[in-house]
Amino acid sequence: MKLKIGELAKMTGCQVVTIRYYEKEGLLERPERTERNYRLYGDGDIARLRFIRHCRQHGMSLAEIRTLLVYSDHPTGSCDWINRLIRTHIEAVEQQIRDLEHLKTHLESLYHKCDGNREGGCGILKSLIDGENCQYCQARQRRPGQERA
Amino acid sequence: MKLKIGELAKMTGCQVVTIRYYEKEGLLERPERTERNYRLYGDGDIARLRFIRHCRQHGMSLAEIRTLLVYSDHPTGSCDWINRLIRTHIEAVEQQIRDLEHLKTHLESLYHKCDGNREGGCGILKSLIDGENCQYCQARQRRPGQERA
DNA sequence: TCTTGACCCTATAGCGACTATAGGCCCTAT
DNA sequence: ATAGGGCCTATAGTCGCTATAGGGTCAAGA
Repeated sequence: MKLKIGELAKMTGCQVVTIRYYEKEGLLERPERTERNYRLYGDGDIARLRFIRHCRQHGMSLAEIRTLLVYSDHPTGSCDWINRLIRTHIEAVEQQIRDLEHLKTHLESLYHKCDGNREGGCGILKSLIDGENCQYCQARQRRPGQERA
Repeated sequence: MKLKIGELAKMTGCQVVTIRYYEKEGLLERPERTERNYRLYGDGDIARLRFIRHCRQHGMSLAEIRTLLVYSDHPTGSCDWINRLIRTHIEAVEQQIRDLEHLKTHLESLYHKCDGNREGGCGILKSLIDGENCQYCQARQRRPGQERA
């Protein structure tokens, strides 16, 4: 049974535009077409898209997934590279959790700085202007990026 | 004492290009210029840039910071909005931590799936193809985005 | 005096992973 | 016959920077 793009989208929880985007990026092969030029997908495509989505859910970049797909399509003797990839991801995730925990304590101390009115100025704004003496902040000033929380 | 852009950058741990970008985005006012057209910054600018950087380190978007700056420039009687903003951020951060913890357990179970060789196929790849029965994954399939780990 | 290098300027394009918009064809139901 | 949904392509926009190109300014050293 062949699926149209909308059906594949529904099955995989992936948006239609995203599927087309993956095709453009070379992650999905160009599928069959109907005589009306509609894309038609088979079982292999479903599995491949699921693979891509699982990888994305595990925080892998499209570039990494591309390489994983090559390994998957042409198996070699060892999977050292794959092991390293997973290990690296685990470490990155751990670092992100630490950063977020720290950010959370900051935000909470900020939250307690407001007494509910602006007499004498809002404590939150004041703290944001003055900043706080914090190793974390100093460190983050030197390596910006990934600051979107 | 007036500062050139590079000096301001050094003081705040912000890159020169980023300062110019904030100006273009209307977060920083257009500063004085020397007769050679170099930007010159005063104390007010330093404080304002520090404010912006602190907010960014707390994960606020430039749009939110823009609004905060308006509040800061034109104080009103209440800071409900600011309180809600911080509260919302704390909740978002908590959600991200939960997501990442879950992701970490997934990655770890994945890591243990590889026995070091490819005889019969790599367990990691197999798991990625098949996915795992997991509420988390199902949920994420329905609300994508924020998947960059 | 010349040149080197660090700093400054503007304008524009690129990053990643989508998302949105415009403009148009196809198909079914009312 | 027309309205609504799904499909197509191509292009631009999102966010918060970052990089590149192409040029002017300025102080120190050979």
